[in-house]
Amino acid sequence: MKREKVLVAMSGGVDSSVAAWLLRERGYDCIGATMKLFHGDNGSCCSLADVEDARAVAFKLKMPYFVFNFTQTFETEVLSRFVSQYACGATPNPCIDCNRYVKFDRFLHRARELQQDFIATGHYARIERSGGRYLLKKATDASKDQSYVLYAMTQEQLASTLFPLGELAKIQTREIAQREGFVNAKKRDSQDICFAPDGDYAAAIEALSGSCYPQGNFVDRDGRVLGVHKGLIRYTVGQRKGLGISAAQPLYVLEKRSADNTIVLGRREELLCSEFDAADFNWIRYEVPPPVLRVKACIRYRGSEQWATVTCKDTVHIAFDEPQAAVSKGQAVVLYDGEYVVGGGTIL
RNA sequence: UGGGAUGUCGCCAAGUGGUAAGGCACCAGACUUUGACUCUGGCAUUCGUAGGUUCGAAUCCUGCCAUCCCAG
Repeated sequence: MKREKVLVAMSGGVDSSVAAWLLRERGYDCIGATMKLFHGDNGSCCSLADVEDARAVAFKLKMPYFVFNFTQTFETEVLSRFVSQYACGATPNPCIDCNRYVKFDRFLHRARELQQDFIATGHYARIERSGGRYLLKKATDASKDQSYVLYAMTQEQLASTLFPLGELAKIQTREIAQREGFVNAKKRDSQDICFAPDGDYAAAIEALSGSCYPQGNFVDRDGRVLGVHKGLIRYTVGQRKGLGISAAQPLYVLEKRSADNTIVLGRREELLCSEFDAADFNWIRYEVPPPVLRVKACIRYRGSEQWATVTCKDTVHIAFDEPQAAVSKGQAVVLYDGEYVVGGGTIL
């Protein structure tokens, strides 16, 4: 019987390395590949060191290994979106765009060109076939679940993707890497935006856009000036740290006003919001969503799910049972029905 | 220039003779493939300053300095 072929996305980290190992164990015919996403070597992914780690693991697993230069795609689909979203006062999630346009689009196309049957990544999530549809499901290890950042996957992408780590606990992943003697067994989990050295995303935006985002005023709800901010892009709704303003209560960013370059500050209670609209929705559970549905909604990565009533019209309207703090424009809202991702979209 | 008031951490602020609360801000760590939130820890050997009283003072006394208010 012909062995199925898989192109495994290997970042050089433990997760994708173990994913590759698992697939080989299961009898797949694997090729490993690292995506080079941006120039320079300062970020926290696809550096030369990462490429070497991935290459070492692929070699150990006797897999052919490639590096794909996706810098152009990453720039137009992730970096430019990231910059323009921030420029208009939103708070984008670049990881979601990267998954959507690079990992599960460009990378998948490359896999097809290479006559591969599937692609695989080290994400903690599960794909299940049910009722003629491919469903996205949370990982068994709830503490590592990454279904949130995968909500934009299409049926075609889900049909062609394998998540070997979906049933694994993170500890097991580490154990396998250790036991197999992978060079990255003890490598630290990635964090922060991969293309922003030291996590300084604002500096990255300025470097990418060549623009300067001017200072402006912090004001309260009544318009009284509270202080001076260092440029709109350096703040996000719900932010408390870094404002540098002393008050009786902690102050949070309530609103970013690009029109007059001011940032409205207020108390935590004032951040509460009980309903909002979302657009650019991707439905996984349904071909055509019902007009109204009761689900749990998650408005940030690793955030808590909250009961909500969702109404689908031109845009999708989400109304929480209980008001939630800091609903941020540009972030994703992902809807869950138990373990399953119903769909998701971008908060307006 | 008279009269009054006040000076405690970057900001606000407890403390009125017994050896510097707390909040905000800030810093560090944890958490985290986004931004955030959150959590934990740190943060005045010193109370405008110079003397004095006292076993002992931020707390009492005196001078000086600074700020604010009211008169003029």
